[in-house]
Amino acid sequence: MLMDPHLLTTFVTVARHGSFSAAAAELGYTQSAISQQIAALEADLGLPLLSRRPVEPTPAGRRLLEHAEPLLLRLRAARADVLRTAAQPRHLLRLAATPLAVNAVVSARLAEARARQPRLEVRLRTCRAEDLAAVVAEGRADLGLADGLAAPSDPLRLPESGPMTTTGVSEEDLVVVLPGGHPLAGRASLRLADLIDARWLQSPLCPLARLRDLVGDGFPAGLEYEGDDVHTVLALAAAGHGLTLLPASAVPAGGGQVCVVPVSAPRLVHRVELLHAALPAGAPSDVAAVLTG
Amino acid sequence: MLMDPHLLTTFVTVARHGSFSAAAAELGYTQSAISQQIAALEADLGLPLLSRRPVEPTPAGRRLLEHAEPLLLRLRAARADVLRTAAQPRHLLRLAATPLAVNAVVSARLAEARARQPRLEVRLRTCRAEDLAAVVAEGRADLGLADGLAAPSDPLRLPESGPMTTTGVSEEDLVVVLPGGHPLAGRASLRLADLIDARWLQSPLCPLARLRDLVGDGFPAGLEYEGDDVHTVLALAAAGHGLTLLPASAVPAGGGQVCVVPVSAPRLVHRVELLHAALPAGAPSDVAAVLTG
DNA sequence: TGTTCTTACGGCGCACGTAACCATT
DNA sequence: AATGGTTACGTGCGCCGTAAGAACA
Repeated sequence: MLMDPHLLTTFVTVARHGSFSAAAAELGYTQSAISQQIAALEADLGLPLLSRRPVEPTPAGRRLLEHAEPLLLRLRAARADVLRTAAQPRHLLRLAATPLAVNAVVSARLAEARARQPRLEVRLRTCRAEDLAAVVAEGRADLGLADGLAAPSDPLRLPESGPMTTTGVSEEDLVVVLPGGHPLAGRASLRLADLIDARWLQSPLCPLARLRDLVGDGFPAGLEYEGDDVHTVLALAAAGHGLTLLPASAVPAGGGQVCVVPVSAPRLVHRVELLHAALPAGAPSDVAAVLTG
Repeated sequence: MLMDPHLLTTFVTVARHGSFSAAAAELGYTQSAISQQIAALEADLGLPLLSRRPVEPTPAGRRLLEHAEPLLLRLRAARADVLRTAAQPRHLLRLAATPLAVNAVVSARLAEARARQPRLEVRLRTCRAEDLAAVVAEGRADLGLADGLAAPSDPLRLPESGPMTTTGVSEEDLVVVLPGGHPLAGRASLRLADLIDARWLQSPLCPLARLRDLVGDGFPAGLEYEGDDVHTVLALAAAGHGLTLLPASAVPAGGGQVCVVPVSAPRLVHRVELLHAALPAGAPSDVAAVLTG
């Protein structure tokens, strides 16, 4: 009658795995329990939510999934937020960042913060962009740094993440990374529209979906790289597996067999944003102030 | 561990009543059960949420309250949304509207919709502005019509209401309602800034809080009227209990002992917005199209 | 002393696990 | 036949109600 979050979690887990047994394993239940929980949820709503064999969400199930994930996130976020009100001041800052978010500006500001507060300890972990909001909302990190492509002064498009504030930290020019011998390698600048039919690298450092969002369809994926190592991406680009767009400072000057060309149009930047939920007292809030400049 | 919505509802109920016993009565539990539920929630979070005697939220409790209400609303809204995916087409339209939302434009458009769909049945109920979003989100009405003051072309400020879309329906000029013998009664137009020290009527038809939001502090309340009857408001205004701001069309032409004067500055309008969650098939979606013009 | 929240304790129901059952490949 | 979801059934834990207890007026 009230849609127990417990049941919702099992539901999303089953949907994600496409399997009752796999969900059971993940959640530490028996298959049977999972089956009963799903049945209970379906009985409660009076609708089938999953087709069996194969296990796939029905239209109603798909609708519920769209609600359930953010709902559960908000629930955990609320818990974390309430707990923060009672947290004592810390001098430990837990920072979560997407791979390219920690650039020169951020490092410098962080150094500044450490200079001001000698006792400050920083624990930095990298984190996939799609997880960052949840990590911060749930209090698993005090601050989050997200990077991504955006039009100048426009915000990034972060996944709906509940009550959280974002502040711009830095914006930087973008360059197209080309293999050394590429016909366009010598150019002073390039327009992305001229490259929509080229092969591109799909990687977390430069997600093509976002590029299509901003510029238009095209940008076919040549090779897909699931890691977040800049050197690997540069090596792949050098080997001609595809082009990629990176912040200028991420490419070592004069090194490697790649050639970088600034993007002239459309005006896009590599933007870094700071995410924070309500901040616990102590280091985190002070650092947030320094990071945003 | 997962913040059972069940416990959250009891918590908000207790907080609203400032009493365990009253909450127990409302929810159909014993005092004892309520006590145990609150204790369980406090144990789960490891924090006191309510001070006893008097029963009032602690800082942490206040924080939790801010989260709990919208969370529970979203939960019910999600349920309603999922159920709607399976709803069969209806020719019944359940419309919820704040008192002044059903104006000439809305009535005309509604008539147009009925002309196009002879089988259309409309069930209209009025609803307090602060409840409207919840009523629509939870599917207790198919469409909502909210009215309020706003700068021209600006949206109303509706309470955070989860996944819902709003569309402007109409905007209309505002008039100040003055008693017949008022010194300013003859004026061709008035500026609100000149009236911030006058006595005003506080009523759901013209909430002074919103006025202060838009124009600035002031607008002291003379008499507070909790009903939503225009004639009563006009009678109170005529008797000099205070000024009020209404859409021009709400005041009967030439009637009554009141005098109306258009507002010249700041530019404000009486705006009506249509609210809808995902629309069920059938009448509601068609009508929504007609209503938005 | 009255009101109101808390604690103790017993019972009932519910949710889970075991295991048998069935369906789909 | 094997894999994987469902159904049947027993058990234990959790949650609520009754009733007695404690705190504040």
